[in-house]
Amino acid sequence: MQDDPNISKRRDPSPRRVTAQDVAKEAGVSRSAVSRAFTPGASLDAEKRNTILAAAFKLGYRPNALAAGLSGGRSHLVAIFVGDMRNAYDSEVVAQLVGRLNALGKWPILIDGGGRKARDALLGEVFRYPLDALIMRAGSMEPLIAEQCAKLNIPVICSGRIIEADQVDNVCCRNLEGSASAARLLIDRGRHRIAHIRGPESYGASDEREAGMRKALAQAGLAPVAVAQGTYTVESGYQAARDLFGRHEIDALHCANDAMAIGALGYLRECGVDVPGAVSVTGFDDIAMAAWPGIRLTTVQNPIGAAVSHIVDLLERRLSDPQKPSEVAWVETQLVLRDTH
Amino acid sequence: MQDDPNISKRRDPSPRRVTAQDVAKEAGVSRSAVSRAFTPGASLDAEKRNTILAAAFKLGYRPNALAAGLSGGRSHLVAIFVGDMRNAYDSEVVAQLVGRLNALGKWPILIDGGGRKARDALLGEVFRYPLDALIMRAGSMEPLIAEQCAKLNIPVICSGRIIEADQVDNVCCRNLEGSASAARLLIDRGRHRIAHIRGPESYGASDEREAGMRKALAQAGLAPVAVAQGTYTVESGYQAARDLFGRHEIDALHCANDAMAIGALGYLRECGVDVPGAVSVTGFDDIAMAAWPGIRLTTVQNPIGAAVSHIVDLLERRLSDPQKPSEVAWVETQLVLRDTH
DNA sequence: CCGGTAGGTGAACACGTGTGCAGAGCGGCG
DNA sequence: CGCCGCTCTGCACACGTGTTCACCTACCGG
Repeated sequence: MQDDPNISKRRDPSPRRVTAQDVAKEAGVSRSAVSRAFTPGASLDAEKRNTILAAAFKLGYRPNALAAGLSGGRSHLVAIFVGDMRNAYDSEVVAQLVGRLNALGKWPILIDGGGRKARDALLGEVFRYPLDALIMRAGSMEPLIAEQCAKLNIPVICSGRIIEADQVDNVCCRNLEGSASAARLLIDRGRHRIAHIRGPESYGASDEREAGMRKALAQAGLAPVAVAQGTYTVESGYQAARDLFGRHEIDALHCANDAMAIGALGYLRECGVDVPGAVSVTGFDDIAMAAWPGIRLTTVQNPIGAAVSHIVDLLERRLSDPQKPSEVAWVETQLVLRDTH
Repeated sequence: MQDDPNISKRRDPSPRRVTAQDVAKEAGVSRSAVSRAFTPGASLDAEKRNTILAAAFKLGYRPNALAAGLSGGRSHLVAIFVGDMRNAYDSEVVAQLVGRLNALGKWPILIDGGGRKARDALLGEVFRYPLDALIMRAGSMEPLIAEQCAKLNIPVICSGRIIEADQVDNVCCRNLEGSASAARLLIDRGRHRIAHIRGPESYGASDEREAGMRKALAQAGLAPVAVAQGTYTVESGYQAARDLFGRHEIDALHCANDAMAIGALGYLRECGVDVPGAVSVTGFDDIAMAAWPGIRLTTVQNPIGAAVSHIVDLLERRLSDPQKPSEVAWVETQLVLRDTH
């Protein structure tokens, strides 16, 4: 009587994962039957299925998703590439996106593009996984990545910048119109000496938001008193406000995002400037902090829920029909009136 | 002469991914050679390796990580389970963790435990992937999950709550000492009517932070004037402050996290209360917003960088020695003095 | 010149799953 | 009874990789 090889393996320091074969042996059926027991549409005797499921539960078996994804099926892995996770807006998008993808049975692999140098290497590595799709939160991202995805046959959904290419769908916010509506609000409040803090040049949204503001001013026969440039961070908004108010007479300030507006607001409060009595301040995005007591920023809502819904919708449609033509889903903005205008 | 089956496949609506076999044919070598060309230690003629790499680049080939992970090797997938991504502290932890894991060649799969009902189902599904590890940001998470991981032989690294089990390492903050130091600061400033906003009961940290505060007060012969309960959100801090200050005479308020402190601060400023002249406010965590101009919250730093470093360190050590005994890495707090004490 | 060694190379296998295919059993109908 | 069709089931293959094993060549020392 020989030793059962299973026993010796049981003593292995790193025990194998339970496989369908193990369940088959436990339940006294073929391995195929086990596979079918976990496949909804398969034809299998009901009683046998119950026996198998019981054995599987007892052993703690779960079908190996890697092996399943290997042959034919999808991997259900979706990469989310985000420019900078420290950005509050991007962070909220990711938070919502993760929840929605989870509910859809997709598993988001997160990649932080913060360190620019490692970016290409990172993507090269993650492309070793057969991803169902890549979701790009693209501020300053080059279309080169989309090109690489096309070569690998990975659909791309891009938000924050429009990339025109096959298998690339886009979600984009009405930056120009949104910014214009904020500027018109300031003009309606009787402001005439309006300044702007814009974002860095590498972001397409920066240009659009500045253009929208200039357009609305021009329609009222005005021009911005001054335009400073920030980096979409609170600190940069603080600095830019100090520069602007030190050198110009200003009665209203429109910022390209909420973070910079909050920074500017902080500076003005430190100086004892009455907001909105003496100076109006508006932002863009409507991040969660804009509604906080003590801030209550009047801003242009760039609705995250809508953007995420569009992304998920485009993803589903693209997966069900990989050959469908590219689309651009627009996200409409809306003024949110709080206490700073 | 028959049709080349490859040509008909080329016309397939969803073209296959490029495989090592394709590269082998292109370079005129065996498939094994291709595999070796991508394996650092393998013995392969240098010239041949170059030929293969060139062919691989031309075809856009990347080794399929799923197939590689299937046989023996690690999958390099790490799940991050986070209680609630909308929480600013958790969100910052995730942001830093993602960057560190990426640099390590690990790919974080994010799971948002926000919706409590779907939680178990979610985990059941993600465990179909042979994860290298599970990182749990556990506020109110049951140890049941760790048990499940043990069954599947997946190491767990838990932060925010200590779980004693094999293959589970913990990272934990000195909640009691940190909270006590904040309370002592308030006492040193001459405050005697001190209140507290604590977190929900399901979080272990809530109890520890309240206990630390009570202990420091007791050592000075004091007791809290009142203790309210919030949910770690800004809004709940605002509400709790309104309740407390409506019913009690209070000259200092210590909150179990920064978000609630910011909410309370907002309420006090709305009421025109002088902070820190009439009332001192302290928080816990030192999230990014605590340093924002216009907030400048005095708080107990719960250093995210240190926690993340511990997590990554424990992960690496656990992977290199799966049998090593469990550990608890402690994160030390530090008072950050700003403008609200 | 011969044996030994070292390094290069291809065939074959393992990994764990889903599924096509063919066969088996069985009930219904002519 | 014979045939058809339906459901259930097991075998075998495909998926793409890393790795082991045996084999071959070239080189070097004796």
